[in-house]
Amino acid sequence: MARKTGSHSEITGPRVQAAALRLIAQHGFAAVSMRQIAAEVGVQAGALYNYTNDKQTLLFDLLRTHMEHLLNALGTLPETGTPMARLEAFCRFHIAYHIERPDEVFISYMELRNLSADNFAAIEALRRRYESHLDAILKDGQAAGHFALDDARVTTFAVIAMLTGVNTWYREDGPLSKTDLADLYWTLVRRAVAA
Amino acid sequence: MARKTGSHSEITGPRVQAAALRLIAQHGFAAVSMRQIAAEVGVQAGALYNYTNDKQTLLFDLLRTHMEHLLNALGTLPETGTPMARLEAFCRFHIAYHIERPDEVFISYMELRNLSADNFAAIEALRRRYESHLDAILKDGQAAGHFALDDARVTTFAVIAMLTGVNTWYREDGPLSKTDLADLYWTLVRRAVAA
DNA sequence: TTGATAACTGAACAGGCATTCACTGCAAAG
DNA sequence: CTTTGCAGTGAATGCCTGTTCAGTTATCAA
Repeated sequence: MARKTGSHSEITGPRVQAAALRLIAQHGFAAVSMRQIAAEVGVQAGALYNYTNDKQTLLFDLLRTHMEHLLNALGTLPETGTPMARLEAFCRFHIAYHIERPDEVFISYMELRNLSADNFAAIEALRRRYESHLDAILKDGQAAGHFALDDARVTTFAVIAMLTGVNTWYREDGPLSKTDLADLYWTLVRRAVAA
Repeated sequence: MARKTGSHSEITGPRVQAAALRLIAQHGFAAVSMRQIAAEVGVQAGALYNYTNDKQTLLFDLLRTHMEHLLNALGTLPETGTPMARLEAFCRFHIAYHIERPDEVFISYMELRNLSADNFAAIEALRRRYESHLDAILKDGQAAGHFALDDARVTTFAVIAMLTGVNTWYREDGPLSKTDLADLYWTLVRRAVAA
């Protein structure tokens, strides 16, 4: 039988992911070498191939894992309530989730172009699933007369871009608490869409 | 005296910039080699060094040129009129300018981390000058009672993120004209800030 | 204690990298 | 028609790249 206790692979595997995530977010996928990632983990470059088929797959797994976790977390939001309440919940969720994972969010936007065609399509499909959640809320609210939207699809893009933009400037040690932050953005979204 | 007519440098120089811009936008700064850029122009790699000190400077010049052109164009907007009119002019300008220059906008966000510390600071200063223009409009409108803002600085970030986000999805051959686009976003901004 | 094997090393492979530079060809100035 | 010097070549420099793999180590099951 294989070893169980004392097996390093269950420790090293996540450490490879974490090192790759941090370094790629900081320097970019193409600028980071397998040797750099290995050094961060404390192994030789060859050892990384126990945990990934190749560099491309390592990137893809980071993005896929992030999108899957995001969708899982989204799934825990209540599907009931008024469209206005669901929109507020979505906005607060989006900001809270993204602000805690700046590296994942960053590379999920920045490194799409470094994915192979197949891998890109897979990530894009997950992203569309996420966006369609907001789209559905907006269309429900529109139909119920709570929202006044000229174009729900464009509003979806606009709201997501606005909310995700938080990551480019928010600093934990700045003057605003995370609650302040969510309140400010929610006010902007509410007024932009309210009938 | 040096040659004037027939000199190639006035042709090749801009072609180097254009090739670098296109390739970096498509593949990323670190993923593009000087040989690739040279091949796109139709020269050997060594010839590029007649037009740039090194690869880093080539990137910096692309970003600096973009930001300077952006600020120059911004400077042609009228400074008079109500804050509401000036905000509308800014929003329409921002969308129109950015939608026409997807490559420049893309690398200005994506490749900041590949700049040296000094170069990064220079680009950031230009970006802050641009943002401060919107910030001033919002504060004027707030003071005059036309806008109801909880935090002008955050609203600046939110509006710019929202407007710039257009570039991630808008396609020239899609169902929306550029006028439709500007109208839709302006409605969202107006309602988000209006008193 | 022995045998199995997961985890890892370290060297090797073939190729690409940015940058430099002696040199060439050529167009224009005088 | 000679001189000037710009624009570009192509080879060379030293280094880094992703990936593979035979061999080593350490820990477990039996």
